[in-house]
Amino acid sequence: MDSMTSPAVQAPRGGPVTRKDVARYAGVSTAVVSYVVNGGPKKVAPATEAKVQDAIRVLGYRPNAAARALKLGSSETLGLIIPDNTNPFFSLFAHAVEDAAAALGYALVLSNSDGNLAKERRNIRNLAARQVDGVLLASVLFDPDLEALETAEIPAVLLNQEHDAPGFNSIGVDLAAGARIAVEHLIGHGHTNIGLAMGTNVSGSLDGREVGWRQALQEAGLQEGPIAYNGFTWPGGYLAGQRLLASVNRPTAIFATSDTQAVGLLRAIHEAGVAVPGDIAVVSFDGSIESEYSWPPLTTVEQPVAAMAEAAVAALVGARRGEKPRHRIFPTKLLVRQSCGCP
Amino acid sequence: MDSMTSPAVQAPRGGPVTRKDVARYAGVSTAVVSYVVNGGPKKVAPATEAKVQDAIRVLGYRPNAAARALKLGSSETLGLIIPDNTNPFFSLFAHAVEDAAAALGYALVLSNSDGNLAKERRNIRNLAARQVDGVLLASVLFDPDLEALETAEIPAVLLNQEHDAPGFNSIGVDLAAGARIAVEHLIGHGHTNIGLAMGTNVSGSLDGREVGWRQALQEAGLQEGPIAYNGFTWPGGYLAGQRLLASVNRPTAIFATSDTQAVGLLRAIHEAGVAVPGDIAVVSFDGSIESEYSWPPLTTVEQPVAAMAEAAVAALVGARRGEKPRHRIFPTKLLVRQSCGCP
DNA sequence: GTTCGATATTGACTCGAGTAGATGGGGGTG
DNA sequence: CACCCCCATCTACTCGAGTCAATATCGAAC
Repeated sequence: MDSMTSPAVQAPRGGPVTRKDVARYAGVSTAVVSYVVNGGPKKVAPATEAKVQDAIRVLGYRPNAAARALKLGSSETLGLIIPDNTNPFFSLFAHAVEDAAAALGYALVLSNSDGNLAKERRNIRNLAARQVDGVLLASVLFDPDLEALETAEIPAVLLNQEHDAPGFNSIGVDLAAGARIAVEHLIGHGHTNIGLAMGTNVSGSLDGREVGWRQALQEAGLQEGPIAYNGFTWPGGYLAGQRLLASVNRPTAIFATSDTQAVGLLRAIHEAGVAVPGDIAVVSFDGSIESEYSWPPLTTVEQPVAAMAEAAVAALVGARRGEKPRHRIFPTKLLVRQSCGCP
Repeated sequence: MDSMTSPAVQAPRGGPVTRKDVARYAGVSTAVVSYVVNGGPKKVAPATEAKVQDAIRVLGYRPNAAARALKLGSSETLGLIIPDNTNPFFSLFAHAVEDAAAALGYALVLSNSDGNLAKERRNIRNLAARQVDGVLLASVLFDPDLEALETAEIPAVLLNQEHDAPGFNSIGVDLAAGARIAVEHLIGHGHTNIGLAMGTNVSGSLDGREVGWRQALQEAGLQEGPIAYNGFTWPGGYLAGQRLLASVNRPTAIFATSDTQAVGLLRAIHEAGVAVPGDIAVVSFDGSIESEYSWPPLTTVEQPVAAMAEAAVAALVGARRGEKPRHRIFPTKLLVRQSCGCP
């Protein structure tokens, strides 16, 4: 940037600089400007290109994204709908999606549905109207309202869905398998009374994590420990902790279905003066950052968030090129720290 | 939604439905459709309006946002640039901004700069090219690179800036005052050796929180406790904790400049087998959710995030109506929990 | 029965950029 | 010297919606 020339040519006109201004300044037609900007479908002589580039720099021209989107029918934008970007797992996911999208030149519109189905629906419609090229939806329902997406005719990826929805991409982890390795690990520590802090969402359908917990116990020939159903959130885990501590057969180990719950759980356990993992061991699910800095650090089932985000974005971009919807399940991995009783 | 009619009229044509299709179906001109959709500048006869509404519903028409943006010169979109949406304070802020923007009909484009100045700059340019109506920038620098914003001629709000940048809105809290009430509270508990876990960022300039810590000690006639400079992050706080524990004059209280640091700090303290608040009291800064569910729950200086987000969005929307840039400082509030020694 | 007026509707132009098809100019070959 | 071809460039139409100026259309009043 030549700081001597810029003040002189700064704002030679009122409004923003358009292709026309650049063309006039460079003494060429508007088409040539487009060709230069896009490495367009036609070639431009080097000398002309230089003139145009110069004009662009001097005038500070930026192509109007709205006009571009109108003509091309693509806004180079993806939409992400999650229950709450404040939840560490979703914030992790949002960051990964943003990275993946940015790498492909797409911007990311964020919207929270706050566990509210009406708001989720409104967000879908809103994104549809904004001509986003694709939507990533982590629905508040296990069985989301797909009608809005269908009528919008926008490529979509359903996140953390277990059953495939025909016509839609979906991406998730094997929740049952993940829960199983968590519970099996606790069983390996010798626990025989393992409770469950189960998150709930709007729909009542069965979560794979509950299935996995049950399977692991059954295969080991153990009885089911107590269950507390509460939200996937901090207060949900806190309440679950209080309830499980008060249950008649207080468990010696608890599997929590999210890190966030586990952190709330830990607070309840500490408050009661009970030792972790000495008196009660804890294993959780997600592998978000907060699991690493809680006390004690949480043993947790890690989801491959970055890979999932990349796959989701790739699916959306691919959909615009006519690729077929796919259903992908990613594997989880046990991240052993100390809350389970390991040293 | 009449489920009987929708399958029959579904997708009567290939591409998406445009205003023209609606006009044809309703037997009116395209102008009338616009008037109906927008409660337009001209009135429409009730009977006609009904016909149009019907056509809209039947065809599933959604106005094309790109075309609208082109004509109106506004994309009804704001951009948010933060270092890392995974950090609980920023995630809280992002959520609040999203809410405030949505309430005014604006969408939010999220981009992370990951503490990387080059990336921050790239994000600014990117958002500028996308014709966002305004940018909220939480810069990695105390003194951000404003040139990109200036040449983009986009209304902007600088977040957490202390000194005004002429020509820009800015919004922040009184960091020094906040730090002072935190440290004064610790002094009130009888502490005389109060350490500081200070976050650092790219620029080297002095942070108000450090100033406030120093002021409070000075006013009380106390000597400065040890300082650990590390990132505003979890590992930063963890390292700071280890260093402060090992310092020759180990403090009996620590002020951490973010909740995230405090959580890392707590882990280090717990690992060393030191009691909080018994042996070492902790007060932190931000008031994000994680402060409530750590162990023990953190006494923290709360920032009025929702109010700040609303003010920031209002400033951007106002800027499009010709309002002048303002510099606003919000007050903080001490949120007393248990890490400070209160019951 | 004509004219005025109010109201409802329409045609046509605009926003800024992409690009096909038309047009020009320069060099090489016969 | 005439011809052709190729490459560089321009003209002009397009995307979908907002909106003003120019019409219909109808009823009421004289």
